[in-house]
Amino acid sequence: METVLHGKHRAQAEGQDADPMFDLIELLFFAYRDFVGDADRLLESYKFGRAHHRVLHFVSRHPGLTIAELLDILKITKQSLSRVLKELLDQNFVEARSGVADRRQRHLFPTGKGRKLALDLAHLQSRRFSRALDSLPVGARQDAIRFLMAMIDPSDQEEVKSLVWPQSARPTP
Amino acid sequence: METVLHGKHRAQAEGQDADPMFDLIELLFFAYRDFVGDADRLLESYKFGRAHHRVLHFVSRHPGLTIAELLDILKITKQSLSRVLKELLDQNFVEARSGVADRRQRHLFPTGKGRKLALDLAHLQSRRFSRALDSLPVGARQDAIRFLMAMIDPSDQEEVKSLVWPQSARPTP
DNA sequence: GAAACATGTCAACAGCACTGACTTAAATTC
DNA sequence: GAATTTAAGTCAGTGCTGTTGACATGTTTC
Repeated sequence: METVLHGKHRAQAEGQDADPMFDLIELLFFAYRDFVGDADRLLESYKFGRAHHRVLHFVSRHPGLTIAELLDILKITKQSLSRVLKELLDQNFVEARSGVADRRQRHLFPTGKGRKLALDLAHLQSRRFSRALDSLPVGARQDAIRFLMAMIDPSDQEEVKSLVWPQSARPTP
Repeated sequence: METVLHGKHRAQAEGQDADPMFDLIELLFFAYRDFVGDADRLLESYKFGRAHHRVLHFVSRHPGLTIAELLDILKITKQSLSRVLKELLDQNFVEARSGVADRRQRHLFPTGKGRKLALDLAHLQSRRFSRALDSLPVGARQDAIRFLMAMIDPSDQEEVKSLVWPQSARPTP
């Protein structure tokens, strides 16, 4: 008679029908909801939504970004982008300049106003991370970074790395 | 002349305008996007959306839930719930039974079909967690659980705990 | 000069959230 | 027992964010 693995052990060995990790699934859901909720409240006072936030964030983080590069990061269609981008341009949170080398391209830059709002939003969300990490052991920040990175599609991880830590000093990714 | 803290050190001491944690902010954004993307693809084949997923998930996890309890977990309005719930009821993924003690209440239960879909979705998402955790040191699972819990509004953490680990054996939360 | 490319625009639609107003039936309170 | 509160359902309208598809404009490349 063969020795068989069964139940949880068999499942873990096969990686097939292991017990669902309900705890992680639900915690990520609730954590993300609170995380975006912070920004939502501030955005509301500007009559902006999450889409505006994302555009403003990545334009602030990567000034001079082209439309195509932004679309690639956000993974949305140009029609989706155009609505929110137009509002950000009209209300002077972002400005666009034609490319020098290629005049078809439009390079996006945050204005002073835009940079400030982007920073305010980032501070809000950073405060949540700070509070969380302060309640955890030393090293939790690195652990969190590694965990979140590992949750991203492996085929995208390199791209995300170069986006999150452009060029220089990557703090032990 | 006084000794002053400045730059990063001053910021961290005050917890005020510390450098924004762009890395964590962006990693959480990308990680969550991939995380929900897994389920989205499967849901699409049923013509369901994320709202259906959430309802089906919590009904499966807490069979017998009332409408009011579900609304409280999801933090949406009854009008929002009604549309997706109706579809889940019509297509026999969920069934509702009037309360015995209080006949105004409707208790929600997953059908066999509903339980299976909920489980398939949970497995998909668990596989992502598995893959991530396998690439990390032993203990990463507990670290992740603690990190995600700490990211939730402190005033909600107890409620989330009792939702995620009902009654019995809470694995060192 | 033709083809490919970057961007913009118009139109229609879907999903999922919201507010506000009103209904029904059952339970609770006085 | 009548009045009130409660649980749930419904109707109508709206906002934000995403989608597809088709087409226009100017620019660069071959």
